[in-house]
Amino acid sequence: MIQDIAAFLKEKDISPSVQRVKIFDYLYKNHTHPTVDDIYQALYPEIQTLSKTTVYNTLRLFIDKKIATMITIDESETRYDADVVFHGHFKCRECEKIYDFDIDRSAIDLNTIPFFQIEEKHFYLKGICQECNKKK
Amino acid sequence: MIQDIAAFLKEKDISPSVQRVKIFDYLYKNHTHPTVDDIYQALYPEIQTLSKTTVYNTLRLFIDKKIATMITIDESETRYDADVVFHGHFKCRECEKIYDFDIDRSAIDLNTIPFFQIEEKHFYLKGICQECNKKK
DNA sequence: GTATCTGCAAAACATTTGCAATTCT
DNA sequence: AGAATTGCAAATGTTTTGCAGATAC
Repeated sequence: MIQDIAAFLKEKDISPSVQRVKIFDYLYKNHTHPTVDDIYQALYPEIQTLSKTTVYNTLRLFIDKKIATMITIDESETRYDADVVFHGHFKCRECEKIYDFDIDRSAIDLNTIPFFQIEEKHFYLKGICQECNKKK
Repeated sequence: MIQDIAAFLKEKDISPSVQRVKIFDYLYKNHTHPTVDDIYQALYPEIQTLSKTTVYNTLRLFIDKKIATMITIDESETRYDADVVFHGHFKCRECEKIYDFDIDRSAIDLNTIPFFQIEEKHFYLKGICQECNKKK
């Protein structure tokens, strides 16, 4: 649990500008896997001068510094996550929400995949979530 | 192993136009996870009147009919695969190639993920492949 | 001859780039 | 002042859409 976001960014060699702190704060506290536009819309009321370019720049920086990851579960828009520990994502095709779920480390045995140096792992599911299933 | 692609498409309720047969043939025989542009470039010499719109339309149809899947491992371009049996993908960040690998059905236990009706599963890895690793 | 399928041209988006203005130290 | 950061405007690239012409049954 990160207490002081500005201090956390400094530790990671990122100078904590207002924009960067607010963007990381938003990502870290809302586990909604937002798009660039989601982040922009959410923060615009607070930072009226914010531009999407800055959101793009900042997210790229976070990914470089390994404090955020890209989620390519969507074809059209990239989504972002401040949770860098490997976990699965489930996207409901009805409500479009993306849920997280834990993956038991023993459940995926990567030793059966030889010859590669693995740097990233992504596991995505798509379907209908329990809530949407009930409604029908 | 599909022998007659036109007949296969008919079985799936797809009228086998020249374009559709060639696009499926290409996808089925080249396991390269091509982009729309890859497919277009590959088939243009054979079908000089081909348009990218047709490639887009056709791939959407194949996905509807569940004879192809979308691979969203890339942020910028969507890739396609005629292999609809669940398997993993590995993308090398050096040579950009995408490799397939089998996943032992017992290696991923989806019973530990409750409450969802799962329709699609995707497992992607990124890193450096053996070939590129050797070169350095 | 009517449905379907194709493909051009334009539109619609998401993302990147160049650069000038702003901010921070 | 000097370096880093921000943000506007334009460019780029992928995908979608509208529609007219071509093709198939």
